[in-house]
Parts: sequence; structure tokens; C-alpha cells
Amino acid sequence: MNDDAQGAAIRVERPTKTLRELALDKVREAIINGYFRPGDRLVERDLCAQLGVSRTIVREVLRHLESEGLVANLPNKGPIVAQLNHDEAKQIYEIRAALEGMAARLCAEQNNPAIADALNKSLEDIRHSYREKDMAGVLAHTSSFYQTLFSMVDRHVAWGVVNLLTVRINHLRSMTIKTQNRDVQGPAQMARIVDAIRRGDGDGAYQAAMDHVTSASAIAQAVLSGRQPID
Amino acid sequence: MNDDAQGAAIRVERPTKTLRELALDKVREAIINGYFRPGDRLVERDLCAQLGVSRTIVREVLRHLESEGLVANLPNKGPIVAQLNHDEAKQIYEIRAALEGMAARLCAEQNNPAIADALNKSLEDIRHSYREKDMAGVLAHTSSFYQTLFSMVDRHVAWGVVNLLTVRINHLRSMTIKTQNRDVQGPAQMARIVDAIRRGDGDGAYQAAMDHVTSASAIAQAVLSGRQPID
DNA sequence: TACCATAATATGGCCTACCAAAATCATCTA
DNA sequence: TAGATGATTTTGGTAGGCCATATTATGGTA
Repeated sequence: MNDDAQGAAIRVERPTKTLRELALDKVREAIINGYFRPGDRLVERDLCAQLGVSRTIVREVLRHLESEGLVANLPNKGPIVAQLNHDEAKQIYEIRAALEGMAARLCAEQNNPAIADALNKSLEDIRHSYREKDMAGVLAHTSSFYQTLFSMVDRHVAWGVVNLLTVRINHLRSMTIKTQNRDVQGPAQMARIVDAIRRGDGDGAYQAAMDHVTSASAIAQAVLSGRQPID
Repeated sequence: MNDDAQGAAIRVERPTKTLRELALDKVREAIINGYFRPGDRLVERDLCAQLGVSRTIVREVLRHLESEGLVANLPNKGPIVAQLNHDEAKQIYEIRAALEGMAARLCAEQNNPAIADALNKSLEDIRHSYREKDMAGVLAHTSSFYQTLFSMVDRHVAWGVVNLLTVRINHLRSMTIKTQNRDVQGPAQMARIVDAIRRGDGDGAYQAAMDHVTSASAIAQAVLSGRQPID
């Protein structure tokens, strides 16, 4: 008993990430951070060499990323890094708007101050990262802001969908947050979400969340079509 | 030119579905139609034998279905058919409500009578299938109704999300459509969506689409919690 | 008989090696 | 210089094997 209890307490929290999962993370990361660029071919055997794993693993990883939408498969030519076109990006932002709006409304309807508090915490982290010019931190904490939004009302499925879609527009995100004034406007818009939630104002929270994504989408569109917005 | 045109016209309908894709469809189908039941173990080597393909393929297929949410992987035990719990089903219906509502609103805002016409066509097919007690047909045409809803406003990404989620609740859908009165209520609710779209009433279309899914969700919850069907 | 240690068995995770077909590239000839 | 020919690369797919772990018999002992 004692043994069991101690064993459980001591047990090294090893979710034994399998080699496949490690490889998956590595490749996904490589695509997200731009090591592999959109359109690049992903040659199986090259990946084997680079990752130091067998083709079995590489193939499973490629399949997985394919169903995530990060990799596209040309018939008889093989996998390439998926290219995100304009219109698709817009659609992804639109879906996020709908789902994040929904989650924000649900949060507001909970009338639980702890939610607004938790969100404010993330928001502070975001502001801090902006001040430090730590753009990776901004992205991470923004992600965690939204994760809180969904998990506080137990919407992990919706969070999964948002997360899945988000990786596909990740490079856009990293560009939008770098635009002029986004360090002020972004957090301000998110603060409006939190305020509405604290007031228990469902419609307001919904609208504020929609607005935030919509404005990010607009910036992304501008970035995609070349010119930087002055805003 | 002539050559090219003829070539394109004659070109044998590429059966280039790779073996992998065929296997994927087979297994997905087998899960959806209940050949494999939730909780069933999916033993790799058995699947190899049943599908007549190599383990490589089977593993890729399992990975793919895993990321679709149809298959779950227990650490150190291997893949099983995912089990859908109550709460998750509710979340899936909720997401569908948000996205289908969004699509319905967009359709209404197009003010294009062709959209309502196309939807009515699907609706007629649904009613016909109900009269014939062809439940598979009801599901198929309902699917096509929603596909129209999304594709008419070029929202294929959202349609993809809805589709992905829908396969996970497929067995629930086939139960909800069999409940008392659903043959009348379902089509009636969908007709309200179409009417609102025809009127160009965005809010009405949004609300009608939400209502339809919400009522399906309520029935599904009843089915899940109430009388458990004798599996 | 109850129970525990041990050996089989089953299975996932991972690897190497191989083959065929298609695409691509280089080369050589008419 | 255009076109045929051949070599190379790469994917799609197969076969089979190794190892670690988990389950299940199995059998022996108290």
C-alpha cells in the first residue's frame, strides 16, 4: 500500500511519448516555424535521414500532418508543405470567429469571476511579451488565452477544432502580431472580451470576440496581398 | 489541341485512388456502419488480413482515423474504435449549430434564388426518402442539403469541419431520424431555413439552422441517456 | 485449495530491405 | 536541334523480423 501510494506519487510522469509522436512534433514544428516552406517537397527518405527514424515513422507522420491540413499530397509526386491561399485563410478566421464568439458568450453566461480573472492573467502575459518584444511568447500566451476561454466552459472539442485550424495559419498569425499598433489594439480588443465576460454580457462577449478575430483576419488579408496596413 | 481535348475527354477515370485511400475508406465505412463497434480493438495484424494489405498501410490508416477522432489509441494497448460520450456529442452538435447557422446566414445574404431552389431540391429528396422509409437516403440527402448550404457560399473549409465532426456522431444521427415525428419535424425545420434564405433574412436563417441542430441534439441526448437501445 | 512465480502468447512500436511504377533528368543520335 | 533512349529519383506498397510490454496460461508450492 505504502509502496503503491509512494509509487504513484513518485512515478516519473512519463507519458512515454512514442518516437512517432516526437517525430510528428518535430516536423510540425519545422513547418510552423518555416524551416520547411509552403510548396517544399517532403521527400520521405530525406526526412528519415534528418529525423533519424525509419520510413515507417515518417510515413505515418506525413499521413497525420496531411489530415491536419499542413501537408498536401500530389498524386505520384508525393507530399509537399501545404500552401495556404488567401481565401482559405479567410475561411479559417471566419470559423475561429464563430467558435471563439460562441465560447466567449458561454463564458459570460457562467457569471463566474474566476473566468475573467484567468483570462486577465493571460492577457497580462501577452502584454508583457509584447513589451519584451518576445513574439513567440505573444503567440503562446494568446493561444493560452483562448484555451482558457474554451476550457473554462468545457468545450475541448471546439478548442480542438480551433487549434487544428490555427496551426495552418500560424505564419500569418506571427505576421499580424508584428504589424503596427497590434501590440496595443490586440490586447485592447481582448480586454473588451474579458470585460464583457465579467459583466455577464453574453452578446457583448460574443461580439468582442468576433471583432478581435475579424480584425486579425483583415490584417492577414492585407499582409497576404502584399501591402502592410498602416493602421 | 484536338488531341489534348480528346485526351482529356477519353482519359480513363484514374482509379489512382491509392491502396491506402481505399483501405482508409473501407475502415472508416466499417466503423460508421457499425461493423466495428465503439470500444472494439483494432488489431493491426488482423486488419492486415481482413483488408489484404500490409501493416504499413494499416498503420497509416489507423493514424489517419485517429486524427479524425474515429479511433483512439490507448497507450500500451493499441487502437480501439473511439467511444462517443454524452458530453462530446453535445459539443459536436453545438459546433455544427454555430457553423451551419453561419452558413445559413451567408446564404440568405446572397439574395440568390438559386440557392433556395437547390436546397429545396435536397429537401424534396429527404421527404421522399422518409416516405420510402429509406433511412440511409435520409442521411445522405440531409448531408447533401448541408453541403449545398456551405458550398453555395464557398465555405469548403467549414464544410470539412462539419463533415469531420459528423462522422463521429453518425450512429446518433441514424437514431435521431428514426424517432417519432422526426419525419415531419425535421423537414419542416429545414424548410424554415430555406424560407428565411429565400426572404434574404440572415438572422432568421441563422436562427432556423441553429434550431434544427439544437432539436437534433436534444433528441440525441434523450437517446443517449434514456432508453439504451439493445445493441 | 489458494496463491504466487514463471513461461507463453499477443501485440504494438520500430526497423531494414526489397520491388514496381511513375516522374525526372541526362544523354546520345538522326 | 528534336526526339528517342536510358539512368536516377522517388513514391506506393510489400515482407518479414526484432524488441518491449502486457496479458494469459501454467504449474509448482505453501
